[in-house]
Amino acid sequence: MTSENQELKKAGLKVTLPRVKILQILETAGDRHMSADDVYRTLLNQGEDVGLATVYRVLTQFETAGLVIRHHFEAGTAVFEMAKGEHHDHMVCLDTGKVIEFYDPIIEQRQKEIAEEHGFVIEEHNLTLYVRPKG
Amino acid sequence: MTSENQELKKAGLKVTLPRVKILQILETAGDRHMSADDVYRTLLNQGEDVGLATVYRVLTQFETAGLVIRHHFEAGTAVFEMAKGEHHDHMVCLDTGKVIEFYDPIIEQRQKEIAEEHGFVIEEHNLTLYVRPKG
DNA sequence: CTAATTGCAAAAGCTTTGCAGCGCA
DNA sequence: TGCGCTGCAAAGCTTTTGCAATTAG
Repeated sequence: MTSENQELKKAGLKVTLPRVKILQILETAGDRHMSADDVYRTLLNQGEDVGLATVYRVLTQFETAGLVIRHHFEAGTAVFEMAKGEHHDHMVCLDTGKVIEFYDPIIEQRQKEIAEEHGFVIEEHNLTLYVRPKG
Repeated sequence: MTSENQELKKAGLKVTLPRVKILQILETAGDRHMSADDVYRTLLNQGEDVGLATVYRVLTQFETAGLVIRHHFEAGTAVFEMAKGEHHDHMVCLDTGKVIEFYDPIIEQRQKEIAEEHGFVIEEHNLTLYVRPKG
């Protein structure tokens, strides 16, 4: 039994070809964040006959199950990445489109403090730096 | 000459009724962030006969001119706010939808440092906390 | 066997665009 | 008067949904 199958079962999802393939694609993508359409095209390139609607449905199911995280970096299209254990933020290079992940305890701590100062608790947050190469 | 007219002229835009009205609506909105549709409905309520397409065009022009800022808090719809002088981040209450603005020098500083550690300069950034009332 | 899943096509938002007419400078 | 601006309608994009056929357990 592959690890993909275990992940799907644990999420309460039937082990179907589209789900296994999409999970593999996302795991292979590494730090690259893929849109639903990116995943769809990759499937087509692999010769798999999966509908775009299924890709959307599966990605949403994965998100609900906590397997993947959905981001809205730029308007219009959402991108997905595998949910690794720890939280992290993103730096997106405006020149190359490259995405760098980072985690800063100081920022995390300040966020929590600021929310509490206003009488709130953070449910989640989004920090994205849009950057260009220095010099 | 009203201040709206001056702002528009300075932005190189002709002073037209839709533009003046939309600018007034945004200025009146205060901390409330409005979608294009919110602005459109407000215009209709005021008895103004302005098309939704015009609202979108004008808001985009205002954004280009630096008069307003466009946010994508939740997927789907963009919201707009007047560009006040200083930068600030947002806290969005998941229960009420209320938006609170804040600014934290420590976080700003760390962001800059982190970008530089990776050889980048921040062009802009987006920090949004999604929160719920404490307790 | 039976409920979950899928593909296709159609629908549903939000936003943009083409075009003829209107209006500011 | 001339070019910019507007309204309307249509098109564009991403994402969702209805439905009959298919498939996993």
